[in-house]
Amino acid sequence: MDVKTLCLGVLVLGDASGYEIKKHFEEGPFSHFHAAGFGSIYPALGTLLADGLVTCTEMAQEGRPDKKVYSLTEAGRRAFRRELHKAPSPDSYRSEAIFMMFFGDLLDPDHLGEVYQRHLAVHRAKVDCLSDPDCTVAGRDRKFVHGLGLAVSRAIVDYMENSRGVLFGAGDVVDEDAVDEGGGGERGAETPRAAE
Amino acid sequence: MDVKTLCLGVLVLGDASGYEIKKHFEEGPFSHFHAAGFGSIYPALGTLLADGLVTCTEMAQEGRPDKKVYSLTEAGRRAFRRELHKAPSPDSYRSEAIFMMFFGDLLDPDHLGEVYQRHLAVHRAKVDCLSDPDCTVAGRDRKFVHGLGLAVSRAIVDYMENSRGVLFGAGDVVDEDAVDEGGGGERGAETPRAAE
DNA sequence: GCGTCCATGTAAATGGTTACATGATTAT
DNA sequence: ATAATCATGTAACCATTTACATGGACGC
Repeated sequence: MDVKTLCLGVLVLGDASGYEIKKHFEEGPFSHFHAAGFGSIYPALGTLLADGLVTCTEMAQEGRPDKKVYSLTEAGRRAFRRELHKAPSPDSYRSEAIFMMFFGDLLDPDHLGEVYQRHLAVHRAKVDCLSDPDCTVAGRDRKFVHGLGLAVSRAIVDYMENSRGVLFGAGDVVDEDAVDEGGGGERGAETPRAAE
Repeated sequence: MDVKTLCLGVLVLGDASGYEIKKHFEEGPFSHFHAAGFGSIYPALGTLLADGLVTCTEMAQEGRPDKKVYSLTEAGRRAFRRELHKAPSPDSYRSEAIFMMFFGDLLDPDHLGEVYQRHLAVHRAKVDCLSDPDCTVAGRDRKFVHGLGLAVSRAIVDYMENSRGVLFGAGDVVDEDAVDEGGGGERGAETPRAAE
């Protein structure tokens, strides 16, 4: 499944420009299970237009560059449904942050702390974003997916908060770094909630 | 971070052949946050060898093809640590299955059911795999990451089982509020303290 | 006999990211 | 001033996936 199909999916939710489609992948309900950049969206829209799966209306705006708003055609809707009925390819997840934490023993404690904090912050932000009432979606399928994303992000935040000690030797395994950390300062462990 | 670095990471855990490295990504402790195929592993090993970051020993085996076992050199270990100290690029997750479920209203109910079942099965298998005592890893960083993977998979399985009715409005349709509060309300049941 | 596991590798094709190119408006 | 937001698009580059090529051993 390529970016073309993802764009069709966004357009099912309503007409949009390339710029707006990208925002959907960044902030909208798609953000937690797919991504795409301009370099792939614009060419994809061009192909879809050439194939007659979408139409395009140029819109002049005041104080802003012109917009090209794309709409699904009937053929586009059919093509999208056909695509949706293929077998899904397996999920792929890649996280350099987790990879780094896996090799935490080879890391500068400061760097490990930073990677940990940032990863936690990202997922706290995701929880906040998905918990925001503005973010609610219509339709039970959408709600299901929305809830799934929230459940996963919450699980990550909970685990990271509760198991912090496993990564930073607060328990049995005590090394030099853990001593000065464990006693006093928490290296900003309780960072302000999300907001990034 | 490319496959070269991932291979170095596997080799930190012990010498291995290209074939064995791939298995690490499929079944080992890396499986839940990265992947790689032969087509990228073998060329990567070639480059690493040319760069002097690994050495290679050909090993004849009885009743099996010869093996090329790779080992980290000191330079390789240093290069790996250097790589680990870069800023991690953001996580990327892509799931066609979730994308399809998001558009469940456009799907054949049978197909939706299949996608749902398969997705659940995959994550149940992951939970089983990570719960298996054989799968335990040494070192607190490893345990932390292992526990994180388990927590996420468990969260997915739990959510999918409990919110099944949201997706398939079958008979006892779960109240829509249950989705919103599914995370906030009854989270006590799932707080897997996996890493112990 | 057939499929699967072991084992290595290459080449073509796919597809996406990054950098470039442009440019007005608004907020700091 | 400077950065950010809005807005579109191209081209070079990069990485990965897929298909191909080879071949013995082992279980069914």
